[in-house]
Amino acid sequence: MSDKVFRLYDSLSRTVKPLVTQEPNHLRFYSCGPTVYSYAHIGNFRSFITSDLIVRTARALGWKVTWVSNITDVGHLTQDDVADAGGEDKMERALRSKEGEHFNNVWELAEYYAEAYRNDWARLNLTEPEIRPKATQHVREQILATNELIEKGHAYETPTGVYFSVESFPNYGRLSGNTRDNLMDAVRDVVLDDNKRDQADFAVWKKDDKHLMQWYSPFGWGFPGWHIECSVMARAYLGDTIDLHSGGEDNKFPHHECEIAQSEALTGKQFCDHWVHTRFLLVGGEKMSKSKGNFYTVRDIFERGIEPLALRLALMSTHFNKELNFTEQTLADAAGNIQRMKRADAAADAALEAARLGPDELGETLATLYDEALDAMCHDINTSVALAKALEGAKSISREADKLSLASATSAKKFLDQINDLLGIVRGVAEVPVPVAETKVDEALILSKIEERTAAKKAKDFAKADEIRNELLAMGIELRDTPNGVEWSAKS
RNA sequence: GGUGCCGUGCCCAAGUGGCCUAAGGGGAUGGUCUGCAAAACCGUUAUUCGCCGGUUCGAAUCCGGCCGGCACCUCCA
Repeated sequence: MSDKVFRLYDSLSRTVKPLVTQEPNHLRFYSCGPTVYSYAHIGNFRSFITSDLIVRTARALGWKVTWVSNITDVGHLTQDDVADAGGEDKMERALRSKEGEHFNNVWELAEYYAEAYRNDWARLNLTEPEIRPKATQHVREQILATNELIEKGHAYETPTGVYFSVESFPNYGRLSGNTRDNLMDAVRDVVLDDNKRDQADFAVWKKDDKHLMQWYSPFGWGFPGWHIECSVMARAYLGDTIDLHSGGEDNKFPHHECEIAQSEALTGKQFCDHWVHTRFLLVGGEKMSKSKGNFYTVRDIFERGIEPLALRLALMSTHFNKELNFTEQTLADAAGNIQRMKRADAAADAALEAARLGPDELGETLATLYDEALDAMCHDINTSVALAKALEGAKSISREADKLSLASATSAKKFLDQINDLLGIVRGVAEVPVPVAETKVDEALILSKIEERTAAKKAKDFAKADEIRNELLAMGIELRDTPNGVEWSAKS
């Protein structure tokens, strides 16, 4: 068990403070997952990777972690804002869209995108949460919670649904600054709904017997509000009070603000004392949005033949509480760094096999570097420094690549294993098939050309050798003469 | 109206008042290797941290003011 202190920026107190757990060395952690109405985009995963890194750091400290990350498959509305839970359900809208035509019903659509999400998750090498609950699996608890809120005087029924009374919860607005009064002053137009006692009140249950996903409740047919699902699932798996809660910055309001209000109104206890919100990702200096045409799903990037770990590294290259401007350069830099890590790993493997005699010349240096990397992670998930340490270690391994003793190689391997556990940037998990970029190369032709060139080189006909090399280059094939023979790869 | 973030070399980016004459990556540029390349590896690359004041023995780091950029409270993590 490490005696290091794990410090994390908390958006509730707006300070960096130690992450304390109720039960020593056991972190109870809830992070908001996606609404599965489409493929996850790279911004979604930046936020998930923050959670992943927190979990990895906690485990590296020897903590036990119970991580719950939900999947929202009902109730997340297109205009789930302060004025009212308005708009339509995202799942329903998705079914009506062009992509939605592939599905027989909204349930199939949800399952398809949930599966795609888990697949992206694995490729990006995120650790698996202990529990991945779905909102639709917990509707009964949501109904019970709704009832309980009414009984306790925190919610009331109207002809359109059940609403949470913001006035009944004085702490409302503590997280986001959007107190009831501030909301009233908001510049945004407020949609008036005469059914609500107060325009700041938000929906806990929506009455709707036309909805594609509906359940029977004491309030008739309908479906649960978006916020109540997380209140209920966090409580079901982690108890009344949890240690840490995370999500994207847009979750802060209204989602998390409402979640706190509901949970604390239900239990009378503090819901969560430590909140982490990952800031948005910009693409080309602008907010990523479908309308601007700079919107990328994780799959879009993979389909270009980009190494998934490179995307992972690119997404974790900047602190979570700072916007990340995602560019081609970010991705290219990350890809280069992943190569460095992999080269060091390959060098260590080779040296392990060669089993050369000699002292361990790396052990001490690498142990220090790992310790510094872990320190960096404990200092508010400082990925930049942790990565720098990882690369420094990789460098010192690669530097001696061909001379590493068995003892050094063993130390090198240990370091790379530790770094991989902490940052997940050395080896991907089980090879998830990745779509190959459309190189469509004629391998036989290339090999014969290479052979031809090798013969020319042997005959010292370098002009011809160079000619063949240029010919291949024009085809997009790059050659490298290495001690182990000629290597080739598609030029990126 | 509310809530936050950021301005550090050509680019990305760390920096927890003194070990900062400021990590790390990219690029550029020398070199080793190579028939030449490529790749790899080894060097070099900010007396300076948006601007102006202040606190301090000492500030990129704290305080105040100014200038500039951005985000959330719409779709969206």
